[in-house]
Amino acid sequence: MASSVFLPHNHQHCVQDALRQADTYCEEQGVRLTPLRRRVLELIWEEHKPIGAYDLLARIASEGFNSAPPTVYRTLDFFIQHGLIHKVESLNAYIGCNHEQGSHTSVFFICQNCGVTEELQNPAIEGQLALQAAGMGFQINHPTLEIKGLCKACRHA
Amino acid sequence: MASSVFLPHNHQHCVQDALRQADTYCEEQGVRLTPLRRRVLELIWEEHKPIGAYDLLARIASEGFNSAPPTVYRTLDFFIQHGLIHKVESLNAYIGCNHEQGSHTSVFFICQNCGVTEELQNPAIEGQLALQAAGMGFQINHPTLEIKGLCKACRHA
DNA sequence: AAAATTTGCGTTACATTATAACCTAGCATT
DNA sequence: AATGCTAGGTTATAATGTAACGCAAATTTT
Repeated sequence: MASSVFLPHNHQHCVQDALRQADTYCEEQGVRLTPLRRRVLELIWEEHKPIGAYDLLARIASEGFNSAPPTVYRTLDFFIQHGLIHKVESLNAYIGCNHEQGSHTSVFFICQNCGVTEELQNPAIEGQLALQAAGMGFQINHPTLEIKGLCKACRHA
Repeated sequence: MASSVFLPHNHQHCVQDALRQADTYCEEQGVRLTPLRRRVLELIWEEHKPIGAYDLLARIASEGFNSAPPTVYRTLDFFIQHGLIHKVESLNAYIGCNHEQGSHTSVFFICQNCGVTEELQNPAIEGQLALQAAGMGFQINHPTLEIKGLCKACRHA
């Protein structure tokens, strides 16, 4: 298990997997992956970098879709609600998720140099958070764990 | 060590401590805690809740200070730079910090019901993050750890 | 199939958060 | 006094996000 978005990889597979997963998920849930939604998801997955709502908007607008903000925000909301993307709060940007759907605790490692961002699940971190919360009587609903820094490649360059 | 901002406490002390710490820090560093800055910091510390830039702006404007956004954003930048406040990214809001100055890793527990937010340092969490990062060859520069949920009191109410 | 309902999205307008750029006044050092 | 530096005034605009209304296509109900 040496796979990481920070390493060279056949990115076609990422995109294809993501879209296939989304297809399956939407069919299971009885929700529609419309042309607009499909295209937005594809654009989000184009790189392993969070993309801003207005960047997305410009892209889809240039392809003939409607160019008003609600168009893209509605689509983003849809995907967030269904766990297919996440919002990266510290960047006001959005990134695809290929982990199990439903709520899960993820840590995002964001390279400040190249922008590449990896979502990881780490039970040890999750465990320590749960422990801390339990001690306070705090009920965790939604963790935001975003780590900015330098990926291996950028650190060595 | 049962102290927590989620529990009843003499809040005067929090504010006074924060301002005294800021005074000391600014003197040591040879930077100025001007009337505007002092007042902004005081307003930020008024409650243990993150406050928005424009909320702050309205408050200081009503007290005769200039009411244009740069006024408050410059002040916020100053405090962030000097580690006297933090930005809560997931709320676009700002909160006072009474931990050691200089960069430190904090976890913010944010009650979605009452808004009260506690900043904690947790070496175990920090350690697990460092471990994960080390394994990836990732250099951590700035962690954003914000946990939304319900504090003990709100959970029981 | 027709009617009713829901869903997706077009559209307009606006709200919220943040920054760029330029200028002035005061203070600090020489 | 002259110089440079810092704080902040001022104008304008950028970037991000939402409310509200309407219509048309898809889905469900009758």
